[in-house]
Amino acid sequence: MQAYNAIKMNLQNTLSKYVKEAVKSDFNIELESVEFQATRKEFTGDITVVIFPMLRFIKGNPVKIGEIIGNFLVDKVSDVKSFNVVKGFLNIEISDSYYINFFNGIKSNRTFGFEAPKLSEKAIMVEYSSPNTNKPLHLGHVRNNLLGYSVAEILKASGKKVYKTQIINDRGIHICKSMLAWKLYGKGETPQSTGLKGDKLVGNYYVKFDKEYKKQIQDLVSKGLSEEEAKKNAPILIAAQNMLLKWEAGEEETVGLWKKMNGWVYQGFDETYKNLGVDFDTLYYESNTYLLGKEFVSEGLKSGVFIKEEDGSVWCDLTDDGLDKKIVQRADGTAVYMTQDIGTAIQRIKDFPDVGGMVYTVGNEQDYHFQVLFLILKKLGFEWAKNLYHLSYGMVDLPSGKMKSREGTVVDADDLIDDMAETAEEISEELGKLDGYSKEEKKELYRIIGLGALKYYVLKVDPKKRILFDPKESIDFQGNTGPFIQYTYARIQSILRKSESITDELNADDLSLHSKEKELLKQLELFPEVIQSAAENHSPALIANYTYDLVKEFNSFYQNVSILGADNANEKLFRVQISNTVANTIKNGFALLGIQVPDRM
RNA sequence: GGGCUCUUAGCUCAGCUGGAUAGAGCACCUCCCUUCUAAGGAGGCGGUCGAAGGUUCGAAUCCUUCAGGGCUCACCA
Repeated sequence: MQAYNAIKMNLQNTLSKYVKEAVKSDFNIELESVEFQATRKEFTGDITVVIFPMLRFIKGNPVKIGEIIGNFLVDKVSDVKSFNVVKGFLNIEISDSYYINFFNGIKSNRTFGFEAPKLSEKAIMVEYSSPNTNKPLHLGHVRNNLLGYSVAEILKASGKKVYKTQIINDRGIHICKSMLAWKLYGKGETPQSTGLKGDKLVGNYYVKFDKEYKKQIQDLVSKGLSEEEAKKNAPILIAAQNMLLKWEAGEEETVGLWKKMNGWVYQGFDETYKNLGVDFDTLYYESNTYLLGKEFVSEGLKSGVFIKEEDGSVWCDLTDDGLDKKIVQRADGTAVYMTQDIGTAIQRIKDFPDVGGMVYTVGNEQDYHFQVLFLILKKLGFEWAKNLYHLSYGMVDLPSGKMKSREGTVVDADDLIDDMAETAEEISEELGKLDGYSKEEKKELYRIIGLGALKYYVLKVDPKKRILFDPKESIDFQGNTGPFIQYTYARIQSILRKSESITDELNADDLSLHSKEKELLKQLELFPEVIQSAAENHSPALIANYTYDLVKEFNSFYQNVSILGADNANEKLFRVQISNTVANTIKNGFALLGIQVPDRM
């Protein structure tokens, strides 16, 4: 990586320097900067200098100016082979030896593009998942988890130390609802007795509660109550509210049930996370952090950041910042969502003093909440508050509309993963290329492919855009998809199995680059920049689209250039080595998306 | 109503700090499996980049206004 950047930066810097020099000597003008861009494929050349911006300073014909600069560059820079000028574009052709040198610099570097962690820099904590403990994970969580995990990996690759974490929403009325329903109708059922995953079992009772609640509302309405009254007075709801009071009072039986049922849910979550391939370095529970939040509400009151109303509620006035007044503590002294989040943020920095910033992976319905949270933390005077980022993403909608977990109209994460593997199996069996694989090996492979399809599908789109997910049409395995890229990787592995050593030394003087090889090398050259850019923008989509472009480039190469049947041994070695490097880059790129690549498929 | 955000081919999406004739995939049509895996490749069809103004040598990209979709403005989380 370092080697690569040195070459690349040197070339661009060198060119920039000589362009400036050319302009100075011929026009006696000092240019501040030179604009470069990749040469479009329909023109010959590798890198293009845009002349137009110079016209502000230099009066004259852009073509002539381009020619003067071009001649100067050919003369002074050894890597510049030739040039041509089209309108205001100076297209520069770079020598093959530049590319071959570049390739020799990266071909044995298995982590090309990845930056080693810089010890001088502060760590980043990435939060994702934040589930409620009353229902299983669904498609919305899948997007959240994949995004958060991927961004964490990308940040790591860009040279940051990263902690992955989640906040578990383990308290509140919604938890009591499934607890109550289990108590009323559960007959002592457990995951063991039913064979259900713990989170599924608990989720069923959450749905059960809602059904019963609706029934009771109906009953009350038929007895003459208004709908509003009925909603407030349904016995089951009142029972749930009572349960919450008991929980907050620490009543033994309730807390015991809470612990038991949450335990079931955590086991279920762990299984789903494992299947999804995501992990965490540390966990936070809301039941543990809201008290610290309240502490800092008091601090904020002292320092004047917050104001107490007559009724005892505490507010933060953000109207000067163009926002509203926001409540941070209820009149009865209890914590609200904001209180907890303040506490959690502070707790994390206390626990991990090397953390200098945080990324919150949370849906875009909470954009405003995070705007407020970050501002409040700044007002409270925390240095790290300026390095907080809300990784906001769009909803995953179904054609039928929003997913509603209360009504059970969700795409369940576990089911989805299984379905994807099944589809992968169907397609794969049809193609029948896996003779000689054992049942277990095949099963694992279908899982990898199915997950690859799902993950790529979700990650290739810009996080902030909403996704419309049609379960019936499911996900494609052709075109711009995960399996397409995995397939290319598998094909390269096949080539490598059939070729001899790829570690031999190239005789570089003897090579001249095929245009397809050059395109591939150009694409490879971009990888480190793409990682940095993806890290800055918190966007796995950049990695996905880059990898796709690389694969398209390779497929075109593969189709047009004979690899194993090259003209001479040196040429063949070179092509095999390029293929190997492409495969490695695919693998590394996909690792950043949390997608595995199979050796055969 | 205020704030935020999205709108690019029939569908799903790319398009980096403004740059050359706006790109892929799916679908539809033509070709290419005796040759390294055809889940592939080559080509065709398909666009007033939501609309209108503005800035600029140059706008899908920046600014303004408007239209349509989404989210949000709770002593819910």
